[in-house]
Amino acid sequence: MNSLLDDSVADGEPDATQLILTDIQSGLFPPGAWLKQIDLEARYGRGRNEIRRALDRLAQKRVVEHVPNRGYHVYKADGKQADDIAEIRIILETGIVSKVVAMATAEDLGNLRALAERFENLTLHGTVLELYEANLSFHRAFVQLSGNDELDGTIAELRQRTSSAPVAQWKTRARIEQSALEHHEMVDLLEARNVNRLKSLIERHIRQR
Amino acid sequence: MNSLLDDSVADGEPDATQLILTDIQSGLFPPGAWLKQIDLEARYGRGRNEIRRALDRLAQKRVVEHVPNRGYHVYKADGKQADDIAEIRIILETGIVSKVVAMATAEDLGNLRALAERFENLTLHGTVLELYEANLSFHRAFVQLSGNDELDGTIAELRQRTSSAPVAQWKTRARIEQSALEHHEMVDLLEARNVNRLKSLIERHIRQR
DNA sequence: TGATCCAAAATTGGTACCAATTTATGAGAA
DNA sequence: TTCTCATAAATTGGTACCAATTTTGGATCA
Repeated sequence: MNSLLDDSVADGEPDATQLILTDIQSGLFPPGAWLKQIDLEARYGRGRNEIRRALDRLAQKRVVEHVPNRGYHVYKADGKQADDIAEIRIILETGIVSKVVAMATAEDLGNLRALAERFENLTLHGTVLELYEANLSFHRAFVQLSGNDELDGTIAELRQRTSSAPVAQWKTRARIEQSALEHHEMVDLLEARNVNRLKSLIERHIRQR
Repeated sequence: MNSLLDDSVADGEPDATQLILTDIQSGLFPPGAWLKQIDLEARYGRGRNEIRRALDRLAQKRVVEHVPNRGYHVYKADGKQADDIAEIRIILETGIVSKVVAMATAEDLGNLRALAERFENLTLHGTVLELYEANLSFHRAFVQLSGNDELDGTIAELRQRTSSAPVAQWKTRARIEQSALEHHEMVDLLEARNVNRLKSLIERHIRQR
């Protein structure tokens, strides 16, 4: 299973960037919260330097926002921005559909099916973070079928910018279950090689959230 | 006119990240070159700290690569990576065509035409960097017609990762002139509201370089 | 009572220094 | 001469300290 950030390191000493990001994703640091360097130092047991570098990186990724002499706070994407980012994801993930349809082998379909099932299973008793990871894995696997190794990271970056608090996104069980269904439907349509219906499903799937 | 980086600051004290990036774009630091912190300090008159932060940012953007205890060197995108990134740009810039066609006003067309002409004029006596900027401006203006404010930055980031040395890209005058022609042709097709031909032109235009 | 202003505490952010690692240099042996 | 190894120089990268700015808390005055 892959981590949320593309620049992960050995598991012995995870990057502070990763740790902070995970805590943002999990909802521990809600949108708007100020991230005080001293607190982060204490929480992750890292030096001031590493914390500052991590915050700068997250600011570059627009996950947090930097206000000079005041610090860093979790970014709050407004409606327009969130929509724009979602649209970019739609363009990218629908743009590769024909390629994915052409390249997907039976084995690939099996893997995708397994990932869709994993998400479905977590629907019942999984934590928010587990659901987030499982959903990520499914979409990553899908994207990787395009054969474009750079696309994965690009989409991951986009997703990080919208879903500052994934908690807020799947708030109803109905939506989670709907997502699980759509994952399966995506595999079905991929199996059927139905490019157009797959595209419109993906668009709905991304936009709904 | 906008700068190369999305996080530009007041012109009085441009960010070191910007300065280093420009020097990479201009070809002063060719792909593979090691960027020694001491040299950068002296060249830009900045403290060690700012240089290190700038290098870290460029490493995050994958413009340079970091090798622990050895330093940072200008990233060399291999063929596959460059192709993958180009393909992402194609997906994005063709993906918005129908929207751009729908939204472009007569004034927008005039602006685009002016930018195409500026690039064309620089074909004769412009520097590489001027050409780069003019080309950027044209494509930015085109993308902005989509109404998606986030797309611009996303594409800019992608472009930065391929065109580590734009010098190497427009090496022949023939190619530069070809680009200038294609810019005009893009405006023509946009004026004619010809979505499909515009898409295939954009694909050729991005791929050729 | 409530607003304003001043002083103290807290926080950020930069500078300088030093340790760890790598690279360059040169002496000595085959 | 050429290869190998040891020593010195250079470079990176982290830690600690301190200055600048902001925030907090409380005293003074209307």
